[in-house]
Amino acid sequence: MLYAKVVLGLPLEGPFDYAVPLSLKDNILIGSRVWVNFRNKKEVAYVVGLSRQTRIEKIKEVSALIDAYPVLDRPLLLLTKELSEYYGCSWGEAIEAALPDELRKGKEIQLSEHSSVAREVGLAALGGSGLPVFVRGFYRLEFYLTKIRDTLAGGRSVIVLCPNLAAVEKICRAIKENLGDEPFIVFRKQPKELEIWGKIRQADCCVVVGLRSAIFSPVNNPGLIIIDEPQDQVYKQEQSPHYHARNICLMRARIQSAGFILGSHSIALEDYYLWRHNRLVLENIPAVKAYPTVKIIDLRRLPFAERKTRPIFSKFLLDAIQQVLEQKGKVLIVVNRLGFATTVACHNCGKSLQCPRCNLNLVFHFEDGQLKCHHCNFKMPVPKICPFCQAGYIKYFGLGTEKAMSELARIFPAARLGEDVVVSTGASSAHQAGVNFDLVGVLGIDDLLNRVDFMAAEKAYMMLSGIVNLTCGKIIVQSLNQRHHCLQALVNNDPELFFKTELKTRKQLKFSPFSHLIMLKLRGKDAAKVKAAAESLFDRLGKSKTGSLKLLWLHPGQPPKLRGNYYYQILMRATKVQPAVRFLKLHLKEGHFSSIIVTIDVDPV
DNA sequence: AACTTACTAGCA
DNA sequence: GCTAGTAAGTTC
Repeated sequence: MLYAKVVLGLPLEGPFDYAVPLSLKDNILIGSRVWVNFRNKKEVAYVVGLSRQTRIEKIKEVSALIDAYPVLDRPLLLLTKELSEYYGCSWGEAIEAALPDELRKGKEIQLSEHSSVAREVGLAALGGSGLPVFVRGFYRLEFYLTKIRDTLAGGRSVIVLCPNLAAVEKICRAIKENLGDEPFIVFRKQPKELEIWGKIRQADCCVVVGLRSAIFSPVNNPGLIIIDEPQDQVYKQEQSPHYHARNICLMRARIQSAGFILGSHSIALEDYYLWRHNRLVLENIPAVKAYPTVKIIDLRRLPFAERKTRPIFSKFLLDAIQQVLEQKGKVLIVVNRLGFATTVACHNCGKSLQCPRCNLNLVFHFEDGQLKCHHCNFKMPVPKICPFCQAGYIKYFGLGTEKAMSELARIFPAARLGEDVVVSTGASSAHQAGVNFDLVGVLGIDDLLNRVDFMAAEKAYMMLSGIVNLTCGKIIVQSLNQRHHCLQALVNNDPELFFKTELKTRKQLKFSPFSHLIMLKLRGKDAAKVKAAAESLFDRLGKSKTGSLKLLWLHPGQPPKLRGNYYYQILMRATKVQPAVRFLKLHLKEGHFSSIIVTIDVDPV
């Protein structure tokens, strides 16, 4: 008798054993999709093992085999297994994260036999060392193309991940024009998702270009994986399982002995750290243009008249804009996008108001006009006078693109908005408008720097480094934090300064890359119950032997209420993710609360 | 997650 | 003693 071990797309570990009927015994394979009767419901299940024996007494039979050939090959099964162990979901959930919607729902797909078994041997090492390669520079496309060409010549496939569709199209065009290959475009919920999936599965050797989910493409024998702008937050999946595509790239490259290339205008802190410890190779693509002049306008040292009215644009920036417009030049204004909350600071001394308990910046909430701490329940009304210097008025540091545009229209009525002057939220969206700006003005960078987020400075630095490529002229940044290492590194074109300073504080505070954060998210319909459950779980975790797991804090979700559910979060720190996740899974299985759902988010962004 | 079973507090 | 409501257990 043959038994199939299957997993389902539910938050259940399994695997569950089903007897294989004689009629299926020759065709059922590891990686096959089957229909099973699970708890009296017909469900799609994935075969992850076959065995001659079982411990289960009351066993059911596999109802039917869905496809003639397995939808998942061994490397993809391994990859999803590893994903589930790192991100704390079930194997089945990880498998479903890797498959198109229609396949998860049980739609049949015509497949033929695949030569992958034969190909899994004889892997040629690409790029020599086998280490990931970080390509730093604005003109890195050429580098990608060369590596893609080499990989295809060796008979192996390529996967390229981009943060958005514009970048996907750009790379596809370049591949078509330079290599003559027609890449497959992959992203979730596109009209022909399943059809394209099938074609990729059947292809001997191909190029796939797509968004986050493209890392799971069923390509045969991938020899190269490229992720462009890996620092972009879109690579982190917001819904469970909360995987980060960069990390999945790393896993897949290792499993399939493929080369791994990361590319961006500037290197992320984590990759810098890896490079410094010889775990990554850094490849610099020299800039063809000169580094722009960067000027920081210290908003605390403006002339008195200007300080009093506190306009969005400083006189200095306005003069510079005026000058460029007179010479028929192009101006870009970058305004950090703002949500509902904004920070509050003293206009005289520049200090932002902080929570007395957590020493974290307080955030202004429009709904009730109060300052709140996002890490505890502290809140207070906005003081009229600065509690630090007793002299300055407290100001709201919040402006959006719209406010900036209306101000520009008022001050420069003759300028054509969107042509002479472009207002944008960041480098990537400004990129479409062109690369040659004579002047870039950056507003609201303090909002980014003051974020309640240990990655705030890094995100700000990445954003600013992206802007550097958009101009050969001048960059003017208005800020209250002139001496911040992020801004000083930008002025002096000295990334090392930023990374060294940042790594020092990260090390002190034991943040990434020195440890990992793990967030437990509790949700439920009853606010009081969610709170009680979160507090009790926090207590219990605190009492148990948690090994390398350190409890940091407990606070309401952000936002605390979403779509009728109330949220609470528990933040923890761990040196090793897998053991911590294993411990948490075990712990959550025992004593959990009815009508409360707990999810694990590893490395939240 | 979804569903079944066991158990406890409130009530005539 | 009965039942509504919920805590706990199970899914091959």
